[in-house]
Amino acid sequence: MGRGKIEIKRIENTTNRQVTFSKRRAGLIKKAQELAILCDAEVALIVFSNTGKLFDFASLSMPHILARYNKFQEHSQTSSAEVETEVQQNEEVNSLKEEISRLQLANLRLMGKDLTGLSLKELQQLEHQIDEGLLSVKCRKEQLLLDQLERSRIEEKRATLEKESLRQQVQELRALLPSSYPPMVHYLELHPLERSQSLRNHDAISSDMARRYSSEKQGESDTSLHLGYNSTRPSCKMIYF
Amino acid sequence: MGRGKIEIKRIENTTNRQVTFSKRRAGLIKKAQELAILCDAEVALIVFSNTGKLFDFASLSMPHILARYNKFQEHSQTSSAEVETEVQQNEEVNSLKEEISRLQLANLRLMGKDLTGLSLKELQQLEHQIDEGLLSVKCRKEQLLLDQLERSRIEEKRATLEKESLRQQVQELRALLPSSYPPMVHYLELHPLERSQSLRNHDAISSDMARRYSSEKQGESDTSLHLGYNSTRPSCKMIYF
DNA sequence: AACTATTTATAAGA
DNA sequence: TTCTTATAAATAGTT
Repeated sequence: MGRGKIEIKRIENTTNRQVTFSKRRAGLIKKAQELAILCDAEVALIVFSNTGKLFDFASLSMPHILARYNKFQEHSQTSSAEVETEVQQNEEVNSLKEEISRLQLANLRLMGKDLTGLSLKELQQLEHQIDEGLLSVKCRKEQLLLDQLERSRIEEKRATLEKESLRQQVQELRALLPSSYPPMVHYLELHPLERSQSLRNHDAISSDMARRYSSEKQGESDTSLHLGYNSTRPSCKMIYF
Repeated sequence: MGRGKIEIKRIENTTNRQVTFSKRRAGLIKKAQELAILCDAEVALIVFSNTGKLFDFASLSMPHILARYNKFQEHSQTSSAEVETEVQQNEEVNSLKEEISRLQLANLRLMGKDLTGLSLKELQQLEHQIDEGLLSVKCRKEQLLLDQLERSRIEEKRATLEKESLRQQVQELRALLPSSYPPMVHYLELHPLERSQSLRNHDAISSDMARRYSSEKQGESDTSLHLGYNSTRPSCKMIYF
């Protein structure tokens, strides 16, 4: 692999030998690394140059690999149980890695990536799956919103009732005082009305939804906002804003 | 260096991984040997396949090289190495399991399940993500369909041309024969026309799509079927049927 | 250190 | 598994 073919024998020219050593050492380490990654192997490489310098590579820690190597060489001591254990552990790790790969691919495809290689039929199934997921998420989101709305209405009602009760108390108390006492002051005259932060947030969400869904499935959905709960998730119907 | 370029990452297909392991292991050992000879170096290579098998190469004796290596490191690492190994393996398995859990949850959520505990904002983000995935899948599906259509049109055109050429040949040959020869028989008289299986399949797909998308985003999409390719995925525009 | 003409390794397919 | 072959990658010799 070069300008010319070379014989595999010691290179006599020192400079040339050192240059070749650098190049090939780098290539060898690269290939060792690739083998470890591609094939999920444990690789250790130790090289001493003829000048005595050390170069090494290990896919995991060098001590770990050397220990494993030594274990292998001690045939007499290696009980079959230990080997079995190790094989089992390896198998577990492998199956976990495969599971991860499967899940990663599934994830990517649910996000619309890495679709090459899927047939039309598979794409249709995937689309259907995603469609259902989308529906479910919209459903859940709406439930949250309805919960919040419900709570805020109950809150509001309670506030109204309390207010009424307080107003009545005030009037009853006033009746006990001389009529020259200054007249009742309304809250709104002291604090001009402004929209609260939380209400403005709610508006922003609504308009976002309007933008996203306004033109979707107009034929089959009810466009009004329903109150109350859709009791079970599976049968939850979507309501568009 | 093969029929195609490959990414350096774990090969998921087990068979493929083992084949590649065999080939590359052989290549690596050959190169280790060449380095040792060409550059007068001391080389040791240890490889464990992920099935637990050991392969090694040493330019001199392995013990000798390992001893020299250990001298360099000034450690007697083999003592604690076994403990270290076990701890590391445990950690690896745990982290793999955690990764699987993460991915499973992400998968479920992309499929609209297990949404409890997500805030409104998180739900909105999830919805957006799913929406994009859906778009991408539709996009890819359409590309497939357009590809198929294109191919079938080319096929049809070629067939027409061939037919024309054959018809002409027949006429030319007939001109060379006596006029008493029976007249030309048309294909259709022998084989009454019926729709082929593939055409019927295509119709089924189209009507399925019509059912799915007929009422969607009517305001913004072009309802006609476009020919030609949308070159890049990111800018790929959806066309609804 | 680059470059590049060649050799070598190897991915995919049979 | 092993063989083949088109292609990618490594590298020998050169600048």
